[in-house]
Amino acid sequence: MDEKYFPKKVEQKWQQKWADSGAFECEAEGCDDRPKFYQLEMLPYPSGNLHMGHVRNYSAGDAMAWYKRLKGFNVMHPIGWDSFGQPAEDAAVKRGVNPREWTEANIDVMRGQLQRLGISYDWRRQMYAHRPEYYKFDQWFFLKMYEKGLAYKRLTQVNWCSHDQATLSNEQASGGLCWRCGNPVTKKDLEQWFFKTTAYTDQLLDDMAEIESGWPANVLKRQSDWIGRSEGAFVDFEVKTSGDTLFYCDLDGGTAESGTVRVFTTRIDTIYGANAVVLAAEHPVIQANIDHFSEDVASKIAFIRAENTKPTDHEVEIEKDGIDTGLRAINPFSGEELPVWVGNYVMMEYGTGAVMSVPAHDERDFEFAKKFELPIRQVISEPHMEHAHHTMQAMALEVPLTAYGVLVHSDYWNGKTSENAKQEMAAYAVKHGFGEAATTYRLRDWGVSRQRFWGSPIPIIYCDTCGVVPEKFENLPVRLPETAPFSGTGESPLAKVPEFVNTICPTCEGPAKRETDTMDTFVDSSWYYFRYTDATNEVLPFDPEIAAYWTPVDQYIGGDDHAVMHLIYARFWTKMMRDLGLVTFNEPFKRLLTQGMVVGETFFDDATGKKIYHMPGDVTVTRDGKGKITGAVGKDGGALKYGIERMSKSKGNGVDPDEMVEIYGADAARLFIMFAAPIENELVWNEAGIEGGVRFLQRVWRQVYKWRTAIGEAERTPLVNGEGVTPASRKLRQKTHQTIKRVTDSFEALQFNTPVAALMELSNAVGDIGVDPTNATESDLFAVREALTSLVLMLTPFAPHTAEELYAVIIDNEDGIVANGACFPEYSEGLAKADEIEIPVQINGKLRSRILAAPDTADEELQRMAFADAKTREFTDGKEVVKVIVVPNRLINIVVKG
RNA sequence: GCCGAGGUGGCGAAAUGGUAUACGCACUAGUCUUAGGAACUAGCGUCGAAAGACAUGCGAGUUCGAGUCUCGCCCUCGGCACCA
Repeated sequence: MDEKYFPKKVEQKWQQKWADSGAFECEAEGCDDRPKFYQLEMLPYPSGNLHMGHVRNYSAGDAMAWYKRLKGFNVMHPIGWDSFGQPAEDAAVKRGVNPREWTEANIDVMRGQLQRLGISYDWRRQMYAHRPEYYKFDQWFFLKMYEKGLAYKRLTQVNWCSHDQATLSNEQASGGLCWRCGNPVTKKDLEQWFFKTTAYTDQLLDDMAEIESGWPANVLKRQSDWIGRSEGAFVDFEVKTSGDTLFYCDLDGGTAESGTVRVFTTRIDTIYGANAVVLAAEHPVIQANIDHFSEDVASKIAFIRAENTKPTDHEVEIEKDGIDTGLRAINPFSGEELPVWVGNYVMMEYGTGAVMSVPAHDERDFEFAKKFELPIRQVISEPHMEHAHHTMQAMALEVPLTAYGVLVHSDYWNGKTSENAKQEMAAYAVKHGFGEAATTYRLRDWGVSRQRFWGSPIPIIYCDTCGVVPEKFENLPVRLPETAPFSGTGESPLAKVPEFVNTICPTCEGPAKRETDTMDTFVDSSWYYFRYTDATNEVLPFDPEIAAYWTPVDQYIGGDDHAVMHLIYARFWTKMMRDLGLVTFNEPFKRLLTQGMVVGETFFDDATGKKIYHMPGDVTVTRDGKGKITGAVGKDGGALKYGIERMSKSKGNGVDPDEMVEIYGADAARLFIMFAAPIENELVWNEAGIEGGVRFLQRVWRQVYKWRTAIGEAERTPLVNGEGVTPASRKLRQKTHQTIKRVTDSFEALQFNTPVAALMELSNAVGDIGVDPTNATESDLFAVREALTSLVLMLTPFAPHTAEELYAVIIDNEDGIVANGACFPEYSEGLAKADEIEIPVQINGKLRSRILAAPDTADEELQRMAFADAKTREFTDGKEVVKVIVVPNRLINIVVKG
């Protein structure tokens, strides 16, 4: 053993040993009775380099994997590559490189980085999204879904990012900005393939109950908001002109011969307060009658439609706008004739694209009515105001009353509660044929077509004779050609590769053309974690029997930014696979941990509307007393804006993990990133702190070095109570066992910062023992040996290389922890218990003194001791003791008066 | 605007309703050393000579006792954004 800690040497040695022995390779078959544990982290996109966010994610995952391994689980801990996607294609467009070569090279770099970090992966299980062996099964699933009617094609307006030249899903275009480049999204008409996620909406929502205990509440909340189930009713309003001709409107297949407009409402109980029916500008009724409208109306509709295709700027609230079309609708409950408006606040994509406007009880309708001076009629009353409302028309509402209440001015329904009225009125509508109870969702089907080269080809063939024909299973994979002309324009580059496009129809064997769009890359990440279980299967995505052993995933760890998209798709995919008979459960991830971002300071100039980042080295920064930035000036002397943003190379605030490993070692970097903050917090990277990590490892190293010989020769069985047990050794053993308990509890609670602190305390306690190897008694040596062995073993999840080396030294056996099958230490409740507890004495709730007592001392005895304490007496003498509260083993509070 | 999370030393942070500030960083003084950006020792919330007082965003409340529970504000961060 070297006297000094040389991280690089230790890390290389153990990485080699692990690789040689296949230390982290796991099997489902033939293994013992150990329980399985599937530890999964979100797979990286191979962009070229790891960033500190990856280091945080994979360090946490590895800590968990090691902990479970040492706890006797058969652990599977895999990694793979989300290697299809835009950056590879961008590189091809901009720099003429081959996306495949670019991707493979990046993977090599990043794999090397992960190996230098020493993450304990079973490397044999790697999956690569861009390799035919993997994407073959993206296509396999596509065909299976096509068979089941879960994959279909339709003409649609897609979100289009003109910067990335790509189609985006609604999720990816959330907020009107491209999720990848942040540029505004526009609309474009295209034929697109969809997966029918909506076939599973209720399950996606209801099965959350199964994972409620293992997932962060905010993630579930965001998913259910995203799915957006809302229960209400459809109500059909008959529509006519201001004259008496009914307009014909072809809705939902067009069997309706009468002109009706179906609205969706969650508040059918407010229908007597409707003052108008408001339609989206894109509504079919508007479309059907577009030629009949006056010029004013037509131009307003055209204007609103044009506005709707513009990207939304969420900073600015859009002003309500609309116009009375001249059409009239009949309220089926009251028979009242209402104007039909077009309103810019009604969205065609949600519900039916039509609403009944009830200004008294809806904020948007209220605002709309105020602006256009439409009547506002209150039909819901607070229960205690009911009587008053029966006798007067309440026109003077200052704010809409959106809460439930009691119906007023609603004929037959007066006096009913909102809850009852909702049910009864929906039933009434059914009975009279003008409506029904209904549930609508915000979630829509998943558009998977991308006009891209670097993705999995959609296995569909277009034949002039047979139409749309799926490729045969035996012809999979539909291989991507080596390369394609990358123009960076909207059409898929595959369309310009004749040998790809031109093919033979699987049905009639006549000439046919292939679909040239590729699949969204979220397809790959929806099922990769099943592929790990059986990574080389050539026939099926995976063998259901093998997957049945490993899945569901026991612990998933990844960025909180995937809370909605990836995690909903993966859940959808699992349910789809269940229905294909591949798996038997509903939910793929039993427990989910979302880590916070690693962020750093950025400096930029956004005068041009786009942020131009400056490297921190080129920026002169001024700070206040608290270290907060007060100003920043660039190289050219111009003032810069500053912020704290997610670390990345392009923003100039990235820290290179390789550099960290080179300077401090992988173990120190990993230990520190776990210690610095709770895993779910955002972490502002601070370089200075990592030295504390190294110092700690050095300290432990020196302690083992110092004691190695003495404890190697020490007695291995503890001295029994009393005889020869020194107080120092007793105290150290106590600390050791308390620490084991703390660390174990922390891991079970998925806390990674507090156990590191506990280990530091234990190391400090070893340093404080007060004896050295020359004068230590047998009892001391036993305690030190136990403390150091436990410390080193518990350090393994954070600093595995150092732990292996130190453990090998302690047990004097070169094989170390894994090879010897060492286990996580177990604590003894009895040893963890203190001999003597310091019990605070409070007088009127204020701390005044402390007394020492044996654990579990009787209340009366503790009271007696407290009153015997001189310091306590100072505060109690001459005063009336009103009450004494004794909390066993914790505290005494004496309440006095006067 | 709505929903959610959170405000504790100079900083990252810790605390089953029971000794607030563990652990680390930074800082200060000292020891050792040719040297120290190493190691070790001591100190480190504020005020105060001390006793002690005051301190967990602000204000109330419950309790013998509140960082923790309740109510009302303020601020920060995140999500959603006309979802009928």
